Amino acid sequence: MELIRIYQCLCDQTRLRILSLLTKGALCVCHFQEILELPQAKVSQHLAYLRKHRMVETLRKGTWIIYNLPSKPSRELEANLRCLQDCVTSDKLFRTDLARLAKLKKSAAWIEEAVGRKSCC
Amino acid sequence: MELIRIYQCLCDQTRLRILSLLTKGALCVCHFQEILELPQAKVSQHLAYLRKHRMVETLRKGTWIIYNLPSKPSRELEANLRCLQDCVTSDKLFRTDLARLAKLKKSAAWIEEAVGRKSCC
DNA sequence: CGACAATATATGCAATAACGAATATATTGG
DNA sequence: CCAATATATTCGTTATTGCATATATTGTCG
Repeated sequence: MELIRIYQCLCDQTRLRILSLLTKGALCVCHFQEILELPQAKVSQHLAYLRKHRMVETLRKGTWIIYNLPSKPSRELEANLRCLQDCVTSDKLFRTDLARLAKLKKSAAWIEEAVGRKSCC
Repeated sequence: MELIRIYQCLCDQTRLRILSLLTKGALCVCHFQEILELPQAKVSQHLAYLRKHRMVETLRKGTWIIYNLPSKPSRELEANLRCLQDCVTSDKLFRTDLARLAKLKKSAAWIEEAVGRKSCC
């Protein structure tokens, strides 16, 4: 059942944080590492989980890999992502993540213009 | 985190079915057994899980126990239950459950008037 | 090609979850 | 008190998850 797969992806804190960030746009792995302050393997494992469950799509740009939400989300997924976006506002951890993301986006050249640059983060 | 607890409750098919039914109103255990066609222990175990995670409240009426959604749900819970109610419409299993529930409600005297009766189901 | 950077995967382990079968508890009616 | 009914809990098993550590893969640049 589609719905179960969605909730299974949502029921872990790290994955929730990742998905919350992705609702603001595409990100590459190093961004997650930087914002979440988690070990590389842990981030990568959860991204793999999300990929396996078709909750994210990937795109390679040279040596780094960009993650994004599905371009054609199911009705259920769309509804739940909207719900998630609404819910995360009440939790400090998510707010901190999003604040860090905003800062990152402002201070650094961003993905869209990053193609051709050497490093992502 | 409140949100995680919610999603952990939602990520199992049996629990989803139970919660979907509860969005239509209070039910007692035997109703779940009848509608879901699952073994007593399984239903009871999942109800215990939901209770432990404060996703349901219980009320004893004589020999049977009535389950309901929290009377004062958090913002997150409310949002997710609304989302769930929206999502279940696209799945056959949930629709069957809800149809059975409607039939049950029509054919039998119902909980509200059931106080004082001998049997619930 | 070789070194390096970014990312992914493998492995082992502890914790948790799901389930069926059996057993326990609580309430009611006689 | 006893039997019956409704529901909960316990136990043993198997599967899954989350994590850390270590290792592998892939692409870039010199």
